[in-house]
Amino acid sequence: MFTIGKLAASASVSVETVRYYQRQGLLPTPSSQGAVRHYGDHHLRQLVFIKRAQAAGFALKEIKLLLDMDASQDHAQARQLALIRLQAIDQQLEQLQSAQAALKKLAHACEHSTNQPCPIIAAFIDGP
Amino acid sequence: MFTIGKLAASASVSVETVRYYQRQGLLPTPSSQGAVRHYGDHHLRQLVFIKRAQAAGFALKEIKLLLDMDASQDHAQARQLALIRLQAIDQQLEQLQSAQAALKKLAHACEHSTNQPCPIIAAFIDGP
DNA sequence: CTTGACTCCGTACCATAGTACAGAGTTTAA
DNA sequence: TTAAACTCTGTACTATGGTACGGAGTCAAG
Repeated sequence: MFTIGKLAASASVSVETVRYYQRQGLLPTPSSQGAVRHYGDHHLRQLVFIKRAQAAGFALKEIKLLLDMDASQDHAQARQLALIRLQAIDQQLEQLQSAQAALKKLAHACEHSTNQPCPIIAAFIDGP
Repeated sequence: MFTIGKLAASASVSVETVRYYQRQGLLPTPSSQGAVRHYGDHHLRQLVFIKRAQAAGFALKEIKLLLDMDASQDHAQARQLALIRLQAIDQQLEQLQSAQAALKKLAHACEHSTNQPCPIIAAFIDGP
């Protein structure tokens, strides 16, 4: 059993973040026996779940959906969300890779030229 | 010579976006000869520059720096910014790739299992 | 010469993901 | 037992990148 401070520390988030997730309906607020609320392993697991899903690029809204699907055992929907996320990741990867290639070329060109104007800035002005 | 509407259309952004960039100091506001301001090729090029730099992942603040560096011919600083951006891109690529791998495995597992609980959700709960 | 489209300017609002803080009450360790 | 540390609640504020809108003025075509 944790207090909110211990729970937050255990998941490496701030107390404010825990409260924020509660307000957003991502994390249940335990009913208080007395004045201070107490949290269990379930809360910690759910908080860690949120952080992991976030690392996979899910927005908090989507994570809420995933949690709801968990509650309703809705496999197919969860898989759908994952596939949509995968598509978005594919796109982001492509964009990042092309930006990376462009910037690498530019940084290299910049290094090996002393002439005005700067190749990095020129490239964005003139286009690829 | 464009009016703001033509300028915005030429760069495929909205008039509001142009005004926003002006407020942020990213795009100069031409002095008005009369009541309506007129824009030239320079403005269009700068607007397109902003969009290209943005596509390479630069934040508007960084783009403002790049523009200032352009004005002051500051090669070295521009190259520094590009290298920093490249590092960030490397990190983002790594994170995205690991999220992609994880999600792919999960979507596959989910497809080939009818058992409760959903592997996607379980994986985020149990950890990698 | 009027009607409709466009421009100007300021201000307010949106989503996202938190962060900060005030003021009261509560726990805990010395 | 008292002082520090923590918790509760509500509200306000942050950054980022815009979007929306009201009201007034202006420009161009019919």
